[in-house]
Amino acid sequence: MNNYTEILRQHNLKATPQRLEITNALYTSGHISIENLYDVMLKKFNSISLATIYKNINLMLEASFIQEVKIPNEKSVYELTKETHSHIICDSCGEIRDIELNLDSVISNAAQSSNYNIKKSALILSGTCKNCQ
Amino acid sequence: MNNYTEILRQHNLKATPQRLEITNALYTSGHISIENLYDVMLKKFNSISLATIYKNINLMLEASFIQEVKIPNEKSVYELTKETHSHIICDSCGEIRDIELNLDSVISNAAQSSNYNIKKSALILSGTCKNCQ
DNA sequence: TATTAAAAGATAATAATTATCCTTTAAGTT
DNA sequence: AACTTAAAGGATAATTATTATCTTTTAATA
Repeated sequence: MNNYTEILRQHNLKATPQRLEITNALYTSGHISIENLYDVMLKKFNSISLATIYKNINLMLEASFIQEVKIPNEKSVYELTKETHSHIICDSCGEIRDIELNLDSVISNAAQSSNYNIKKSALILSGTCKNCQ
Repeated sequence: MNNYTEILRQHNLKATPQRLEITNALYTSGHISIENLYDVMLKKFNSISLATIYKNINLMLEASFIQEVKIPNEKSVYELTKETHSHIICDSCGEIRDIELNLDSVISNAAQSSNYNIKKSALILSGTCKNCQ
């Protein structure tokens, strides 16, 4: 039994073969767009419907099993929910990497100057990765 | 003469009445979505085409006269290009505010741990504004 | 194994965005 | 100030992205 079966169920999502494969694609790629996910899924399920992709992505988002990452000038990608982290994308090869950064002081500064009660942050950095430099 | 005429021209954009009004809407609102912009524009140009909105937004983006702001779980909004800044959005009333935050140390940490040559950052904070608390 | 609510697949419908084509106009030139 | 022309606007078709509908299949539980 795939170890994501239980986790899907914990999120009130039935562990269908399609969902396990979506999960696998997310896990393997780290970050994947709808169209890339559809391509990957077609290899395993030659008659999967695009509607199934959308429905599952939306249900998984609602269940907070996955997260959407909105990247400037790019299509959205999706990732399995994990510890809070930031993202860094290479403007040359397009690689998207997770990066753990401590934003505490930035957020406390922001809270002070804005009077907002800040709950979430989304930071996306971009530049050139080691390979592309 | 509206003071944005020259600035539009400096970006190789003809200063048409429609563009001046788009600019005015961006300036007045700070941040505006396509559909809200279309509504605002219709009040001044009762037969403006939605295609005109899209074409201009895209040309203005290419010319870096404006920027797109991608907000988690929200539609994109657009703003006039200005000094680098972050954004903070209220999850209750939806207010979007610019906020100047010093990300230097976060970025240098990120550069060090990722080996990326970082050029840009996009930080969006969310929470509850003073009024909504 | 039988039951059932939920999920998948096919596809229609809707929404968002872009392309096309013709008319109008901003901006430079005479 | 009229002339020229590339670019912009408007109308609308086409395309792309996303959601809804309906029927069949299946995961989960009894």
